[in-house]
Amino acid sequence: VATVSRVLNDYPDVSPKTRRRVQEAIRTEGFVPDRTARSLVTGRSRLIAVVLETGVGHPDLQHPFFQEVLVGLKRVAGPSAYDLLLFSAGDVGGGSGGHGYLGRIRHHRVQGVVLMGVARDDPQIEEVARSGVPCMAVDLDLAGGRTGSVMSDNLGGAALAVRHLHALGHRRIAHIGGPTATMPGAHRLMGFADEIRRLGLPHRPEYVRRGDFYPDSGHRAMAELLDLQEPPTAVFVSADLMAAGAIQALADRGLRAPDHVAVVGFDDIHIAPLLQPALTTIRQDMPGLGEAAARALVEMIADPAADAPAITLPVQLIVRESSGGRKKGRPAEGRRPLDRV
Amino acid sequence: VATVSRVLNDYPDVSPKTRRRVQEAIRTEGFVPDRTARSLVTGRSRLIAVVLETGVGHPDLQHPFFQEVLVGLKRVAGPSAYDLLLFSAGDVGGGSGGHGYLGRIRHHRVQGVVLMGVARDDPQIEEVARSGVPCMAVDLDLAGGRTGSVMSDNLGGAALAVRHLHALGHRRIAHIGGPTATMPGAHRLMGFADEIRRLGLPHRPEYVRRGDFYPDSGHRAMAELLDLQEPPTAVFVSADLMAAGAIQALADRGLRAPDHVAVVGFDDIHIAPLLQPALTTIRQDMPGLGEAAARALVEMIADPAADAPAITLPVQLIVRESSGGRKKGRPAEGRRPLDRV
DNA sequence: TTGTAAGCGTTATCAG
DNA sequence: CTGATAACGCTTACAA
Repeated sequence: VATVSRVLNDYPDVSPKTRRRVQEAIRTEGFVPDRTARSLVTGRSRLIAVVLETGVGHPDLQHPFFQEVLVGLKRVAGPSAYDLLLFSAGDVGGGSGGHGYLGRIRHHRVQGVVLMGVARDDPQIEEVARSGVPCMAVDLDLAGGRTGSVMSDNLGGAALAVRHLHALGHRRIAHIGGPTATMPGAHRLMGFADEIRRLGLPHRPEYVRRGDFYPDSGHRAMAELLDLQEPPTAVFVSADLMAAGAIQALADRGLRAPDHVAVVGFDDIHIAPLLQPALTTIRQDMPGLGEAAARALVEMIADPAADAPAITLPVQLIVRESSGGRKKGRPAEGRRPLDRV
Repeated sequence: VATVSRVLNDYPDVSPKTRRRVQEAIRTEGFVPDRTARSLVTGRSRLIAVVLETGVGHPDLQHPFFQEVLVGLKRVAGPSAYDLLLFSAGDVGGGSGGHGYLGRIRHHRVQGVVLMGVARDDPQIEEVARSGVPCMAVDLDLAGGRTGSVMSDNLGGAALAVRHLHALGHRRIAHIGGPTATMPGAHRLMGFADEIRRLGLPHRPEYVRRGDFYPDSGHRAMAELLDLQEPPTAVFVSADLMAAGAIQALADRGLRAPDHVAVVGFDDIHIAPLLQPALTTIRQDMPGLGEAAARALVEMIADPAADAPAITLPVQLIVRESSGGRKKGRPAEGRRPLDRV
């Protein structure tokens, strides 16, 4: 039994002959080592937990962003021999262990944690971040010895969007933002405001609206902007989904982007090029965020001395039709190739 | 130690006084029971595995459908005290246990498995389906003692779409389908063909195109249809994402749904009402599929005698603009409320 | 190079 | 009702 273990773990001190015999036996018997027993003795579970609130009021997994990040996580975790443990909502009393996130993390002997779609001041999350278990927060500026973060260059992206609109001649530029309680919401607003100032444009509070990253809020916000005495000629919207809602609000009044109001989104979700008009947006590398988070975790797990990185990924302006920055009718370009998946 | 275990598992044979003392100690010590040790002895892991190929050639998690199903799974698994184990791609040698899916299932002592986005003739999947571990396949007609399935009424949905178009006066109705190797692809095509026949319309092979459920293929297929000598006046598209591509193909030629070609999709993904024109579609209850699968698994796990159900969920025609079945300009209706999440 | 034996943290089976 | 004690299937000294 000890020898089998040695073969399984590729220890050197096994004679080639025995090794073969053991491997043969494993094959014919269809033996599968039991992770449960193994991790009981080693303390390692090869599990990375993904904490992601899904539920009423937190429809986060619903947002394409999280889905894409998950793809990236999976892509890196697998080859590193980790599996992903998706925690169901934290509030559920019956949840595994009947505890909060930290309890469940210990319960499963989780070795690394990805935090997303959660509030940064949630006491449960703070507890996890301080627990000493390697953590990577996505779009959340948690920090600490073993807690790092990944996010896109939201400030830079917002500036990019504003400069693009400014370069096209717009001077009345508005912003539809996300919740300022979230990092992306706050940073994109900040980037917008900074760039407006830098360009010497007046600060107009009525040009700043707040949504929730989902379509309906974009629709509402755009309607409010259109109702202003002096509506903006361009809008930087903090998420493509909200931009889609905003464009719909225009259509409701018989208006159209970019002819009446130029629109720039953020994310570059898959359907962005399929909207009418095709959406100009700031592309962030969503799977890349997931990959970076997973890589950082794998590294932190391997090296207990490694401290947690704070990673910022670059973004990119993708010019399509909704901003008026490109002529209509070359729809093939700017469409993301499918095999990118 | 035995008494603590009894308290933890709510055994009756503990004096109230001792019980309180133990609970108090658990609290002050911050004790968390170790699942690993527990499942070593009980054989139960409280883990449901989700097998979902994500990778080049299988960009499935990428499709909104799977994301929504996952939401449903999470919603039911959590309260039943199960956590979800997301398997990373199967081909990876380094994966947990270094084995195929079944190996990893045993490795983690997984108690139930959700199969989706996989090929039904994948030998690995067949192995899992025959293993005796409770399985539920989503959109896959696997069956067997412990293997059941959930899917939407794809046949009925397709018929619904065709009847809707027929009722609007269309006689030249085409179909852009998904891969016939997939259950939804095959059934929606079948439903289409059957209904065409039932209505006494001629069978025109050139009116049946095949895509891959993603936008580009819809775009290509629509372009081909438009190039026909006698193009169709209406198209039933097997997925909203493809329908979005198809609508784009129309726009490329200065055409528009429903004026030139009426379009009906399938799925009712979140952005369906935000497309221009808002997409008429067959709504399937995607989170509902996940919930049903999870519920079935929980039940099968609890009762070893229970056999696996084959569940079909109803679908619903959602009339918006792209089919011409409704007047434009009432955009508020047909939009899915956000709190449905 | 191989086998033996002591845990890992639970639950389940016994006596007390 | 409660406390020992033997598994559970593995890894890891330590002996042989």
